[in-house]
Amino acid sequence: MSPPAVAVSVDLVLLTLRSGQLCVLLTGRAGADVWTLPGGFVDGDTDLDTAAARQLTDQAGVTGTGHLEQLRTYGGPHRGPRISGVSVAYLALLPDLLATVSAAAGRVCWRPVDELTTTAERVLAPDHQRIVADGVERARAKLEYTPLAAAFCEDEFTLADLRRVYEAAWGVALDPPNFRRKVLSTPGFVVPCGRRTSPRGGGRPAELYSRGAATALHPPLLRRSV
Amino acid sequence: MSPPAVAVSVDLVLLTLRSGQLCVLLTGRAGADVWTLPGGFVDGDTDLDTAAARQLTDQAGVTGTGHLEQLRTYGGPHRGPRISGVSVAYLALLPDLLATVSAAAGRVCWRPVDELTTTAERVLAPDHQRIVADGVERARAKLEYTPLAAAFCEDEFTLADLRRVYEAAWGVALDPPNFRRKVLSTPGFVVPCGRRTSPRGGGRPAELYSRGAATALHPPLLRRSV
DNA sequence: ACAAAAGTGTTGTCAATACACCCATGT
DNA sequence: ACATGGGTGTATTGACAACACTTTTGT
Repeated sequence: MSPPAVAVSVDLVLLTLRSGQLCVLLTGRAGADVWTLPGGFVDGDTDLDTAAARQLTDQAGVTGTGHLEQLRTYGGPHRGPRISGVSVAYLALLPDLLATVSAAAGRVCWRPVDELTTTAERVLAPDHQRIVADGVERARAKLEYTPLAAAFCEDEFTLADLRRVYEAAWGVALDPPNFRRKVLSTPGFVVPCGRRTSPRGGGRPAELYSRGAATALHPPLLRRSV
Repeated sequence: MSPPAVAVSVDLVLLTLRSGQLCVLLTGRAGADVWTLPGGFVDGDTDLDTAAARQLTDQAGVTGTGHLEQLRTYGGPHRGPRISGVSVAYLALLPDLLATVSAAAGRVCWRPVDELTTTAERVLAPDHQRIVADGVERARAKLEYTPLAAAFCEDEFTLADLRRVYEAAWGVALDPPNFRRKVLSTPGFVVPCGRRTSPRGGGRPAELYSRGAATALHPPLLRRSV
């Protein structure tokens, strides 16, 4: 008996920070009214991580570096009563710089994730809405115990930039001195560049840092509320 | 153009605690020399969680309650140069009681996970070995910030039982008084039954607890070493 | 030009808390 | 022998004050 043949797609949840808001990239097919996550079908002979990276450049038009990890796999007739198959979702965290790269094909737009989850307006198909929610929750959780917040920043960033990532993602205000102490006392989180920002709009120039080598934060940077 | 047809299987990493060691369930097909993870093919019309739960009872013979969650999806020609397809791995955490249930079909055995990862002997196919390693790592990590350690225990358990789960999974010794304080001060982790164990082999009878309603631990129970 | 004010980043202090380690007691 | 309760010193954290550096504003 041969195994059942299933259609497998890879879908991407691309998150970035735009003007202090966590945003997700949506693609709109020409003529259609509904927005979808970028993605496409894959065959069984390609590594999934490779396929996802390819979708990132082809479908979303992102070229530079960033974080990409598998999120979750959704199966069954989730996209509607007729359409079945398996969807392997990936989560990408990008700085705004990369996010501005134009898409290779079709229209794209960035939507604040709060809009999608709170509003009654249906911008996204229900299954894609759930995938986005899962991706956002994963990102929020991973900020606690990994240095992935730096993936939202440029290659060189200030501690205030990094702090604003946490504040936007968690929706809380963090004490700058305490945040600074915590980050600098966590080995491998950031490494100082030895330079400072050219002043942007007043205030003391901040020191510049780049991403460290750590893959996990010990101890973690816990959010107070659940 | 129609999407490529792919074979999709659901594979299970069943973990339990047997005599102080973290063990994984392997199945051996009759006649074959190699052990594999329990699993089977799925079609595109069934919810993956449902399919995994069915595999749990059919393939592994587990009937009672326990924890089951999706682990990760592996794609490409990972099982060998010829065999391709997508494998959706699930992670199950079970008490030893359920683990003793005989499999419905074929031979099964429990192997300590340390044996599989450290020994040079090849008990498992390389891809399945990686899936087990990922599952063990997920379990170890989740013990920190979720009450899932209780999933390894019976419905009623002592704090020493719970502590031994952490000690076996992490390979460290924990201070009983500190562990007790930490668990009891975490709301929703365990709820006291008001009874005590009948003394087993000397020593003061311990109080019995059952699983609480919490889904996450705040603050987490961190392991010291990385 | 100069001084004052406001904005931003950095350094320092202190109390509350959490934790590791150890001792004592009950069964 | 083991579970439980308590105590103490150290490390981490949260709240807040003080300082440093820059731009903007007012006279």
